[in-house]
Amino acid sequence: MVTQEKMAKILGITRTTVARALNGSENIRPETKEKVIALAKEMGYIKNYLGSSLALRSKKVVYAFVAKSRSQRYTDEINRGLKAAQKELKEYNFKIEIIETDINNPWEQLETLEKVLKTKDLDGVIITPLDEKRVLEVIAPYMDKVKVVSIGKKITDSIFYVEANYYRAGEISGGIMENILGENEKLLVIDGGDDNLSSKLYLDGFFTRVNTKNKNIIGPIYIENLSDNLEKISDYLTDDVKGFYCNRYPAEVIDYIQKEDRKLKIVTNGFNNKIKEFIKDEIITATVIEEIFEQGYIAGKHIFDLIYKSLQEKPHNYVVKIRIVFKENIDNF
Amino acid sequence: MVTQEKMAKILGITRTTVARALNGSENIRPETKEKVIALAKEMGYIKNYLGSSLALRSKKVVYAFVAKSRSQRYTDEINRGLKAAQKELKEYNFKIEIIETDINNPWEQLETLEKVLKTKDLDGVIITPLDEKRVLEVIAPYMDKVKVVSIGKKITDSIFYVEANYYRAGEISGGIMENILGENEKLLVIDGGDDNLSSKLYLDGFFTRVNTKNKNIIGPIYIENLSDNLEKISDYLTDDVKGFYCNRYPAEVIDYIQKEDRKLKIVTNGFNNKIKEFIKDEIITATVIEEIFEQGYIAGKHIFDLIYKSLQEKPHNYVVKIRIVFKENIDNF
DNA sequence: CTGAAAGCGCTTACAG
DNA sequence: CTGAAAGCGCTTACAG
Repeated sequence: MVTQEKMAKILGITRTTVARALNGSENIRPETKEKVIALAKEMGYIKNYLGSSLALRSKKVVYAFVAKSRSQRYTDEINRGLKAAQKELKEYNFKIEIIETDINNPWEQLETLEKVLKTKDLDGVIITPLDEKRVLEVIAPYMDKVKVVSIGKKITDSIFYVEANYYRAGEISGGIMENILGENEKLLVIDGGDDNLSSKLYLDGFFTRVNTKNKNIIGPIYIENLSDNLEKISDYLTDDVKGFYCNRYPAEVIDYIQKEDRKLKIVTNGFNNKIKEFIKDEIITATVIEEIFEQGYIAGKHIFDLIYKSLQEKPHNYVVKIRIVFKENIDNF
Repeated sequence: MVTQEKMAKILGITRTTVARALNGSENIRPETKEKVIALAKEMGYIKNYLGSSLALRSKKVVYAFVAKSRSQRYTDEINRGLKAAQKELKEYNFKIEIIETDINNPWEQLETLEKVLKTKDLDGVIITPLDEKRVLEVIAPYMDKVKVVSIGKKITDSIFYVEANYYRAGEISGGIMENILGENEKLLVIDGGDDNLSSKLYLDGFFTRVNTKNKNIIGPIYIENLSDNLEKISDYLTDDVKGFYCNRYPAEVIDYIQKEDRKLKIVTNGFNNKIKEFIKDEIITATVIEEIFEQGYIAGKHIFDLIYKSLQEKPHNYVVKIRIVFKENIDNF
């Protein structure tokens, strides 16, 4: 096992100096630092983070900037994942502070981010970037000190990000719809627009999938401000429509069409308590969702690795799992 | 934070003695030991396993007894999970040795287990018990030294086990079948018998689910030695049958009925490469499976906790997740 | 049966 | 800019 001690002996310096080189301390001659880092690479040194954390005098702190979405569940699940990671790693003096900002207000996020970077002593940032380019601008000057992980969107190639494949989730719900819909049964597809996160991709995936075979599709019908214009759906809900899909506000929309007392085959993307009830009541057949909890959890675990194990591997992304929910397995959600 | 040092001061003894009490050493007066343990409980002492592992001179070793099933995938996935846990924890001087024995030979497992317990220096046992009662008999004398976790079956209330809900998996596939089958379409259910693990529960769950509504079910038809008597299925495969389910040997069975060139709606439980191909080719609509990988992984992580964090919490069980696989998400498996 | 001491790999305040 | 030293919480060989 390569230790700092061993490398120190080889280089004829003290453990202290080796540690300083590895930890990005200021108080070290550049040449010395380079020598140490070169040797560490050559010998494949990996920092023993048990030793590190035990010796640590102060906590390592990560600030997580979570976009507060209209869907309370999204925020809750991300936070739950972050907290699970923190709990698992609390013995290492590792702390995640969660800061929520409005998903519809990229400026609020940028301002908060900048303020935190300026005023706080922090080791990492986890962020659901609302405006990737500006986030990068704000964060760039700090990136030698502060590790970064993004959730949902890529900031740049060199930053690890946790990805959710919304398009794929749409395809899967499309596949299920195709299977439960009888031949030649008519399918109505409503487009509630883009929420800058998932809804557009849901629709694209869904429609691409069902459109390959089914020649009986009405739509996608775009309805502006859908949640305020639910009654417009009725125009398209002719008697021969048997299947129904809507990429946005599914709970509200289905609540509305329920009033028409129609037996429709419905598949959705996304999840909340209302959808859960609809599935239990067999009004929705199935929904397809991303493991949101996992996004927070993976982000937390990964930034820990970045902070505690210097000489990081090359960054990559992690795609969270997709889950299919029918009535029979709904109790797990 | 409660440390051994603090407790030692309170009791007027040394850290060394406290450590001995906590680690189940022999060389300690019973009264001293009790005193220490009582205080530890009272103060809510939790061992800092970073310190422990760093100080550890020798590896902690766990032997995992994996039942080698006819389905290579089952064994592979359990092993992959165990190895993932080990890799994640290798910095702690933690090692899992995997021993495979034949699922059809409970005696081989018992003999191997006994031999390992007698001759090896080990800290834990993970086991898929084939004969729970005898496993308990063999292992009981060692249980103060050796931590135990079981996979798949419960050994006794006081031993943590990783559970797979096969019945539920059957219910889910039943639910899917019901949704994809048109009204009054006939469903044929074949019972391939019990494999002492999952197949009976799959069938029970599936049948209970479909039987609530569908009045057009043939079966379950029990066929002895199904894999050698595939042709018997043909007798029941009348022209009006539109749906098909079989709890055991699904790949072989579907391979066989494929020859009849019939378009059937098929849902399965379980997974292997053949089933994967069938789903890709739209011969099987969906399959429902347990996270087998997760079983090994959770077992490995949990026994680590038992070994490294003495004063364990009360044992309980963990139910692994169930996954639904359609064509659109098959690439994740 | 108990204690004093060394050591695991690391960080960091202190001194120079 | 560098080093000697203390210390994180624990285990364990050694001595008594």
